Amino acid sequence: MVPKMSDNNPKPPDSPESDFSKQWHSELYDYLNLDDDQLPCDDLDSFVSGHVPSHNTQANEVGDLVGSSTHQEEFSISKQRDVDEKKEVRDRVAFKTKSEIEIMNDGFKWRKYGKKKVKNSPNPRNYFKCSVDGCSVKKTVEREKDDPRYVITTYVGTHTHPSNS
DNA sequence: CGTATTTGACCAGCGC
DNA sequence: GCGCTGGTCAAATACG
Repeated sequence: MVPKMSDNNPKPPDSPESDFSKQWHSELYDYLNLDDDQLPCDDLDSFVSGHVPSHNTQANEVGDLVGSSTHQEEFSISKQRDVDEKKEVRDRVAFKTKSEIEIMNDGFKWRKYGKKKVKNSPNPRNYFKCSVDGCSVKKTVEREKDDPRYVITTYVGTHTHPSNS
């Protein structure tokens, strides 16, 4: 179908940090709020959001940050090294959710394109792409190594369409 | 029959 | 320069 949320939304494809980006984050935040009340998953134990330039530390950051959290919270991970900053070109948003299932209905349609066992965790990491044409958002889902009951979902990129798939 | 998922192989980047 | 790890692709398979 043709996703159109507003009749005055230009959403330039070459501006990943456009106004739509903020809306996309707002949708995520709204999703989190709804999740605690409507979504079938048990409950959110924590919420981690931030720009993570590195490609192998976000899991550690999450595990460390949520150690003292009991509800969804937002963290700005900015203690990355200066050598990593130059690689920051995409938005990465990580969620840690207490759920028995990894595939949660977040309003978008995802297509699984890979699975990999990572060294950082004994559990495999699943790779998903947004199946909407023109949207290149990806997400990775993996179980918390220390608490298999928790699922870490990391979104990479910004949706260029409304969540109403 | 069409679409989604699975799984192994391949490629690129980073660290040593 | 080599090895390791993470990420992506593509063919095969399963399911609706």
